[in-house]
Formats: sequence, C-alpha cells, structure tokens
Amino acid sequence: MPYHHGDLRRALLDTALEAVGEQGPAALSLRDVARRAGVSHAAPTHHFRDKTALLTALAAEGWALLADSLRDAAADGDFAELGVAYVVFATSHPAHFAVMRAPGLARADDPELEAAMGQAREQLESGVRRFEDGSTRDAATTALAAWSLVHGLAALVLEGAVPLKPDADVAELARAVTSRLHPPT
Amino acid sequence: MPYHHGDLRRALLDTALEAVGEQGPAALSLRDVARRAGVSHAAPTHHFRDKTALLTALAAEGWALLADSLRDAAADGDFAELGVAYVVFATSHPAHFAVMRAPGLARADDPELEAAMGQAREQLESGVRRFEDGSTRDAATTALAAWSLVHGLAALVLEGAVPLKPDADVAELARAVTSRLHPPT
DNA sequence: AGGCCTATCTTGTCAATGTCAAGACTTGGG
DNA sequence: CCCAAGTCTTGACATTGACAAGATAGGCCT
Repeated sequence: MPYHHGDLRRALLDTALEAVGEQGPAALSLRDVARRAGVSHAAPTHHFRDKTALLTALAAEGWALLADSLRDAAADGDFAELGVAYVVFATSHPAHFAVMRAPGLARADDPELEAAMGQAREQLESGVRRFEDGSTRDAATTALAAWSLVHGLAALVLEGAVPLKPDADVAELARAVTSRLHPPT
Repeated sequence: MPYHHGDLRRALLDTALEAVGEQGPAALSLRDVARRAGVSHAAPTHHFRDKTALLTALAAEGWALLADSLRDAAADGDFAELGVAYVVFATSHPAHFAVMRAPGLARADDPELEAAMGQAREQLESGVRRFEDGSTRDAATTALAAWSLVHGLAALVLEGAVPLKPDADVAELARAVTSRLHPPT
C-alpha cells in the first residue's frame, strides 16, 4: 500500500515520540521529525495536516494504550491495581503521557481523541462502580476522585515536582497513595 | 527608575499572561508579547534572557500566588478547604496554572521557581500534619495523595477532560472530591 | 500490455519566530 | 557639563510551519 517508506505514518509517530522523549512536547519540530525519518521536510503534510494533527494523533494513541493497560489491570478485579496501572503507564510511556496532558498541543475536540479518552474514562468508571457496589455514595464523584488522584500523581512525578529516586518502585508509591482513598462504606 | 515604559518587566509578564489565556502557553510568542506591550521585538531580552526565562518567571509567580492562597485557606483550620483553595486557584488563574504544569516550558531547576514550589508544598504538608496529628500513618504519603488529588482534579478540569458546566461551582466539586480522602484513623 | 490516475514524496518558497549584534536614546551621578 | 550605565531600537540570520507546484511510483481499467 504505501510506496516509498513502507509505513511513513507510523514512522513519523515513532520518531515524534522519540523527539518528545528527548526534548519535551513543546520543542517538537515537524522538520526535525521528518529529518529523523529520512524524508523531506514536507512529507509529513500528507499524513498529518498540521503539527497539531500529529500531536493529536499521538495523544489519541496514548489514551488508547492507557485504556488497554487499564483493561488488563481491571481483569485482576483489584480496584487499587487500576490506579497503579495508570501511574505505571504514565511513567513507562512518558512521551505519550506528556503529549496527553500538555495544554493546547492536541486538538481537544478531535473525535478519535475523544473516543480514546472516553475508553480510558470508562475503564476507570466501571472499576469504581464495582468498587462502590452497594454503597449509597455518588459513584461518579468517587470515580472523579480516583481519576484525579492517579492523574495528579502521574503529573507531579513527570513534572519533577515529586523527586523520584531512580530505583524507586512507582507501583509501590502508587499503591501507598491510592490507599488513602475511602473504601466503600 | 525605569525610563521609557514605567515597568516593562511587569508589563511583559501581564501581557504574556493575557496571551497565554487566549492561545495557551505553547503558542506564546515573544514578539507578540512585545507587540502587545508596545515595545520593539527585542525589548524583552533585557528583562528575560530567554522565552524560557519569561515562562519560568510566570510559573514561579504562579506557585507563589498559589502558596499565598493556601496560606489564607490554612488560616481557617479546615483541612478540606486547603484542597478547595488549590482547585479554585487553578480555575481562577488558568493562565498561571497552565504554565505551571506545562511540561518543559519552564526551567525546572530555576532556584526562584523551586523556592515558590517549595512554599506551596510546605503549605500542603503542614496542613496534612495537622490533619493527621495523632495518626500512625505516614503523613508524607497522605500529603502526596492530597496534593495529587487536587492537582489532578485541577489538571483534568483545565484539560477539558472533565466537562464543567459554566455555572458549576468549582469549590463544591472540589469539596465533594476531596471528601473521598481518608480521615485520620 | 499499455496508459491514465491517484497517492505519495520532493523541491522551492514565504512569512513569522527566537536570538544575537550593534547602535541610539534617556537618566542620573561626578 | 559630560560621561557611564541601563534601557530600548534597528538590523540581521538561521530555523520553523505552511503552502504551491512538480516528480515519481503503484494500481486500475480497458
């Protein structure tokens, strides 16, 4: 199907991830991505209308991958592991997560992005529903609290606001932090 | 003291905030800031070495303002109001908060920024210490959980991940969410 | 098989941006 | 009064995102 490069679209996404990992999402340059991929400076145009489109695609991919991670973790049935999986994903896919939570880089109203975000949200909410089963409290609020907790922890870690020793166990940290959430009463 | 503009440094910070509020921190242009302030395109150089330096100054100012807000809220003695103040600050100073949490825009190792962030962290931690007084649990972990919770909630709201009705009461939302944290046991 | 047609990629170009260098203007002190 | 320092301007350059036009390859139809 593709002709010259094999699959330039994927190659662009991968090299963009590489660049984001090195210099952060704000410093991403389309021309640099093209250079790394070995194509001309205007080649990306045919796969991504915009620089924003590339970043939006990356963000959507990140949310989809996160939703997958959460799905796997939910299979364990242990609610706390959902939160752990969230934080572990963020720290093990820092480039994806940085793009996901960067303000204004991705097109927030992109349908693909919205769908992927919805999947991740759905995983969290269904986990909370099982967790809160039989409780009289507002499950949506608890879900938002859980989401906020893990999202915030991941953000603080990746912002460097929470200094993390290189040998630190992120999963253990996440478990400790999420243990501060209410159990159902 | 200053000669032509009165206080160009402050004017640049203010116009930068304005621009960030309109187009997001990633789209900030030094030349645009200079234009808005009515000075030449190279004038900012004498007050901020870099574009990064301007953003770093904004971030530091934001953390300092946040620390002030938290200090005021802590005076109430009610721990939950600390979290509420955090989220209210984020939503009422969206430009500051966007710069604060944007990955890679500010120079993370800037001493002024680190100091301001430390002040905000200190407010949260001392609040948690009072909250957890007499508890056997690890107060640092609880502090991190509280910080993560409010930071994450603010981030999700400002990312648009949590759709907020225009007439919604942010303080009330924050109160509901933070109520999911453990009381000391 | 042969010829078109579309998708893919390249080269060329333009305005805008960040940063640097050099010069001009204002202010205040000796 | 004049000079020195701080403040701002003008000018320049490489880089970037985006657009336009042309080249190339592969698939499709007859």
